[in-house]
Amino acid sequence: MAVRPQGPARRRSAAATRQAISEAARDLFADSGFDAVGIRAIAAHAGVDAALVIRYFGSKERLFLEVMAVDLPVAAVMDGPLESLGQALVEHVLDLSSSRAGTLAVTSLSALFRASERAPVQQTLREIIERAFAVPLVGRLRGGDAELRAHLIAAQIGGLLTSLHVVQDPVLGRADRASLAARYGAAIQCLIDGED
Amino acid sequence: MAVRPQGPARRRSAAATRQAISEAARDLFADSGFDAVGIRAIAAHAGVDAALVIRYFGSKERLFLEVMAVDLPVAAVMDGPLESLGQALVEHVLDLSSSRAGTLAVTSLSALFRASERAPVQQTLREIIERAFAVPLVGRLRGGDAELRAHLIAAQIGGLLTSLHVVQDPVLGRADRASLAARYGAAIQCLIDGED
DNA sequence: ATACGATGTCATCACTGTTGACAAACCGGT
DNA sequence: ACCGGTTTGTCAACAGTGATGACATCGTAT
Repeated sequence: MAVRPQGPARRRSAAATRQAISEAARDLFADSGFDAVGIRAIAAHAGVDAALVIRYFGSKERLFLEVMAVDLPVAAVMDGPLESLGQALVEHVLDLSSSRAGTLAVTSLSALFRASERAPVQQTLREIIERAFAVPLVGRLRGGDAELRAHLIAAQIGGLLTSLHVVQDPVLGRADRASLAARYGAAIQCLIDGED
Repeated sequence: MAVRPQGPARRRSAAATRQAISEAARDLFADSGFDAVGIRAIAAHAGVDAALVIRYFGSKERLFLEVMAVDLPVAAVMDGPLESLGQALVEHVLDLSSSRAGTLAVTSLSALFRASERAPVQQTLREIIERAFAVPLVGRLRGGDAELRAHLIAAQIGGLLTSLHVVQDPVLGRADRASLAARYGAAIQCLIDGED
């Protein structure tokens, strides 16, 4: 977590400082959450005055939203074959932590989740669910209540994500990837298949 | 949300003030979460000096833990017949909000979830999962991976609870109780039945 | 060269959780 | 009834927070 080198005189570029703040905030928020990170810490890691953080982003909350609003990268697996989507989805979610982009998405989602007493954060989470689950699924699901089932699948994946990364359930942490994907994937498959 | 009447002279009873602080904290934390409630607000609602809050509970975090650590009241339904446990569990969870104790449990759990960047809060959540799901279920589930399946059921119920009360998914909010219980209950039933 | 807008710095505000020093009330022993 | 000690309550203060506004400095267009 490098601190921006601060020469004797300051170079001036709005875009550069904005980006420096953005990157520092992304790292710190993902590591420690919204409340544990102060704007002075963000400013220090960006090599910038604390007042600039507010000037460029309006408030700490808006900075948080702008920096943590990422999509859950599941679009690829959502287009796969329906009959094995449950297990594929769980495997994909389990593998998120092994890529850099996936880890960022997971930590961002955890941070968003924990900050969700704020209405704008709730709204952001709902939009993520809509884009990642409802949009790709409602057209594909056969049978009734497609929209409800898509959102229930989102709830179920959300439960897995929070158990793994928010609560950090040790039983889930110890379980091997195959059993986890088979068990939880079968449960999700129930919602995909519908059979009403 | 009544404020404790403060007479001209104060009567002295450690137990009474402790309880007043406890009740004020429970109400405020459940309403607004950990970070949004200050100890001065708690103290004011309890009719007490802010320093006493720290004196009696050590810190705001310990007060939060002591006050919000409630069990999810699902023991009764956990003893019901296994073959319809999935749906019964969902129905029970959906009905929580209609009882005073259930509402308190749900709001407390939400507050715990959102405060779960703190290690002691994580630990509390894990204990709640253990008592509410793992203990009653592992002995009853037939087939392999009983412990893993019990914790996955906990994850799934957690997903429903957070979608309903933390993210406040409007699709789930609009859905009628019967379809919700049927759909999500069937998915949980997959984990209960096992069939490996 | 001067003026202006963009960028950076600083002091300050009200608020937070927490602490320690002090005051007031109660209770037991003489 | 008085005293001493313990319990209970009060207050001021500290370092830290997010946020604001006044001021300084830079780059550049005229």
